[in-house]
Amino acid sequence: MKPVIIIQGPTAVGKSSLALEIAQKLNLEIISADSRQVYKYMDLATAKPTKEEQKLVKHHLIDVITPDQAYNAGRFARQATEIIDNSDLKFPIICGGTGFYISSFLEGLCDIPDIDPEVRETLSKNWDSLGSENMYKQLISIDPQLAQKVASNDKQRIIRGLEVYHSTNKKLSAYWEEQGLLEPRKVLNILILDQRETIYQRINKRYEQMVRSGLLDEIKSLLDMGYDEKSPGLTAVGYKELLPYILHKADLAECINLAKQHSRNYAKRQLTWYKRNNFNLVFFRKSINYNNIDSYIKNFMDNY
RNA sequence: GGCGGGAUAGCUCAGUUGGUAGAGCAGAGGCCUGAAAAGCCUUGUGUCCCCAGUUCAAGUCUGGGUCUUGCCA
Repeated sequence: MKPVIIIQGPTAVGKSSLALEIAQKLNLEIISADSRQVYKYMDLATAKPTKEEQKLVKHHLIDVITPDQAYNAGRFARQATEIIDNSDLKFPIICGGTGFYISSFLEGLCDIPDIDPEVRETLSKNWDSLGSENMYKQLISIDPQLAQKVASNDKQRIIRGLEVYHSTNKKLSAYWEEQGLLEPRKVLNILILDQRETIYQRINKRYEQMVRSGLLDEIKSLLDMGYDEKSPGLTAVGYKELLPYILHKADLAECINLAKQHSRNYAKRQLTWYKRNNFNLVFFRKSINYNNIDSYIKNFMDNY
């Protein structure tokens, strides 16, 4: 298992530019840990590195699927591991805001086979027709241990428990119990933070900039390609809020405000998530630059 | 100018036959084992526009004002 440098932080805090600078100076490659940058044709509101930036530094796990496809933490963990451990890369930088993906990569997930999306679709329809209570009762009778941990109206987790059982004939909680510990990987896990108010301001400004740069045209061309509001990719914050404007002529300013608001909500959830994780280094955005971080990185690299 | 709707939590609005208020969203905090930019939990005292009246009791009824909005001129 190769050692890995990881850069995390809430959205709009400046992760990507730092990763890019480090990667350029030390000749490293970047693996994006971002649940939305995996989508082709969605560049602006995912804050994807530009084509120019991607020429400067090799980026992985960007543009790997089309917006009608679903991605998940398991695929990320598998693909990231594949790239890191089965290639010539010596020190990759994982950089991204999807903390769950990074945890899944580091700690591993239980070994559950891929589940046919139709199973989930059927369960989702049942949820709508039978109601949450009945679905939760099903989960209690199938997998009581899991049911205890899941809220009685948590559609996603109840359906996940049911789909695992229906597809594999084995309880999700049983998979959890069998899960072994992954060999710990050597990491330099860096967190970048900033004051809440500053993060929020940066989110707002950045989104306005995205709209000015042609976000509406990007979304229109996605629609022209045949993707719609049901496409998994288009459920991304910054995209879904603008669809009503494009499709039904809702008020643009309101849609933009909503997109900003959802981005702020997202940043808050990220910050809460980071509290559960351990980091080797925590920097404030203002104080961070390559010069005061490179000694840590070089030291980390020299030791492996 | 005439006729009618509104005025209640930061915002959008509920409030039954009068008993001093409650949802969603926001905000704040939290959870998280393949949807994670997702999903979920906790957290709601606010001149119920103002003044007067009726009443034991008025957001709720009556009168007068103010503001707002729609239609007609």
